[in-house]
Amino acid sequence: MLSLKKYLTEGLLQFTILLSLIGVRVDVDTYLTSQLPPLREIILGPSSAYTQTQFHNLRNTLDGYGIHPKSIDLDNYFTARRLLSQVRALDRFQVPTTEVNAWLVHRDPEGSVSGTQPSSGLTLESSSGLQDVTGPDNGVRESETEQGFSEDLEDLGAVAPPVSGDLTKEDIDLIDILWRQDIDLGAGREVFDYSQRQKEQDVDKELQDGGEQDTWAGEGAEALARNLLVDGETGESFPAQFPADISSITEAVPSESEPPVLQNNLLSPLLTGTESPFDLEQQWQDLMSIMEMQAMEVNTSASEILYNAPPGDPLSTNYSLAPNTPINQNVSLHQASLGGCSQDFSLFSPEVESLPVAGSSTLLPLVPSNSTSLNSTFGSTNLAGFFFPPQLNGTANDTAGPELPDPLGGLLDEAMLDEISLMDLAIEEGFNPVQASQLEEEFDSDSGLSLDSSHSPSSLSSSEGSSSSSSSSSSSSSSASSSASSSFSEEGAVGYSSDSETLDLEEAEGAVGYQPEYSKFCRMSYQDPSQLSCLPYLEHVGHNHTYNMAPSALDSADPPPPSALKKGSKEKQADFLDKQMSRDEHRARAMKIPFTNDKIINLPVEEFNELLSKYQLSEAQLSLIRDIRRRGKNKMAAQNCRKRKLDTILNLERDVEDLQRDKARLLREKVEFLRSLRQMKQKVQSLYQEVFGRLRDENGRPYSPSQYALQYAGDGSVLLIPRTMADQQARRQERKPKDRRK
DNA sequence: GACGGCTGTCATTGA
DNA sequence: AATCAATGACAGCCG
Repeated sequence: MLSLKKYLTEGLLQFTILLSLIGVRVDVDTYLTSQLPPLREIILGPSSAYTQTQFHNLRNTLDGYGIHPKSIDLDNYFTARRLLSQVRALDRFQVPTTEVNAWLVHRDPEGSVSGTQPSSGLTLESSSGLQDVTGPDNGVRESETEQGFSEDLEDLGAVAPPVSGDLTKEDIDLIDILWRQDIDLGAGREVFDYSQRQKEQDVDKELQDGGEQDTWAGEGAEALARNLLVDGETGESFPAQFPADISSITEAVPSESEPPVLQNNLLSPLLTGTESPFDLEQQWQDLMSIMEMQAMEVNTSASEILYNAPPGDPLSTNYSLAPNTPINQNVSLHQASLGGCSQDFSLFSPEVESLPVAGSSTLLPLVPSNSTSLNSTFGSTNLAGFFFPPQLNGTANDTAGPELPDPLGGLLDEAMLDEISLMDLAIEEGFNPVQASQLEEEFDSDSGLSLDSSHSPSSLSSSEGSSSSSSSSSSSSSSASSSASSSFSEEGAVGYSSDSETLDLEEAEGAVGYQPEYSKFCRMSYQDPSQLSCLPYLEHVGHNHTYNMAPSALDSADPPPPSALKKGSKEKQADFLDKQMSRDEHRARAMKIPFTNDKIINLPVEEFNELLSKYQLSEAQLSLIRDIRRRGKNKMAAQNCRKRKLDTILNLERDVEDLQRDKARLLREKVEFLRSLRQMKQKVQSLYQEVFGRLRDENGRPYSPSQYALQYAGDGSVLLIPRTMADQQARRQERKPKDRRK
């Protein structure tokens, strides 16, 4: 238990120090007060401040998690904690909204918006670039859009300007490069798994404050005006590729009192092969996959997403999707007509074409023939409010028409963005332990933070061959050095012990032996140039503490100054050698101890006692011998201890570097996740737009997005409902999550 | 001579 | 109980 306590205590301390070094705030109290009573008890134990850190023991056993039986999974625990902290730390970057503006794309050179936005070249795609500059509330919209996007960027943690305290220049550069890069999103996205997305969404959720719901009311015109699509990667704007002419929609909006009817030919293909480079069915699959992946807890704070998500890049089809996602391709739109569609809409089942038209209902359920599939994907009832487009004003359609070859392109409205917010929120909810463990597994492999410092001795031992050769004097010491070196690397800190050295040394040394100790001392010194380069301060260490060394060792390892040799008198040389002797050696000589100090110190207990028994020694001699042995061992222990301290510092240094690398990597991943998410949103937007645009009433006219909206009901059906009703439900859905949070 | 760094030593603790 | 390793604290030495 004590070792466990020590491990935890010092491990937490080191961990905290590391995190603080890289700017991560750590609240230890939360750990102590968390649901870890054993941990707390261990850490706050009465003797924690006085316990020892068995670094050598840990070092010997931590490899492969083969640590003390009581300490099992401590590494996992710390790893998980560390990773979570890293991930959370990414969110703490504060990015001023005004700075975020630099990330927004302004698309139209003729637009007034572009003139007001800084041209940082950080071309984050944003719907703000698609604003209709003619809109009366354009300014408000712009700010909203940027606000919404800024949230993404804030939580991204990567867009902080250099003035932001938490972001290093390295981070800024990294993000800058990432944003500037024209990365192939398709290739990158496929590797993004659900857990990663959820992680990002979990982060996003913190930044969403549902206070924006009301702001988008009546702003549908701008949404409709967003008929340019922005490339998800480059930020380029281009006309949305939609097959039909949007201009007819505004003319054919049925009155709300008139029950809308969806014809069974609603499901005619929305897109032709040439006009739509992406498969609508595939997009539905994508959407459903996303929905299914998420434990959908949804609130309807959708407006920010509405403007967050730029019109999609329909060309981008490389999204990571659950391959096993059940896709319902048999969606029928009961009671609705889809005029003018000559071909089957492949998304929906042909069987719906035979469905009768029911014209008396104000709700136009788009019931999938396999409702369970939809249920599985859109699952919860709180989805209902997310496909309610906000009220649109019809003027937006006018602006949409010319720029979109697709007649439905102009219908890109807030409703789509509602869906996006739905996705957003659903994703946010789901950062579960599974993903945490996945993260742990992922980062465990390459994380530099570990209390196991075993790599340090091994790395040091690699340099010992050269270092020891320069300082060793005798063949015995050389062999001792090599043998000790191997034990040093293999045994970790325990390798500091010198039992293996003593056997050879016994024969080779005179009465004043400290050579094995000296060889160890050399090993423990950073005499390797590479080591010294890492420790420049050690290069200046020129102490001559060899007074306790054997003369033979001194001759070669540290020859006396030339002046002394010139004098050459035996007396002076004897004085010099005397000066090199340690106090204990002097004492031993004075007491006529019949064997070397080296033997006294390094012999195993049995041999030592045997040696003592061979001689008739006085009490004073015995006492001195014991003192010499004690001091000698303690001296080595002190050297080992100091060496360990130094190793610990160096390892911490390395760990900090590793953590910084991890941090940068996580930041990169976060950028990519957000980008992927944005593209998903765009996709959903496009899908909604296309499906809605294909709907026709009994007169063959399209429904007005300002009056109707698609809604996914709790039972999995898709309904076309009046927008007023949709708004009511949306508001209801807004309250539920808020109440729950209370 | 002050100072910082290194080293040895002592006392203590825990294994 | 003896032994040993580890470590904080202190002192001495050296540059």
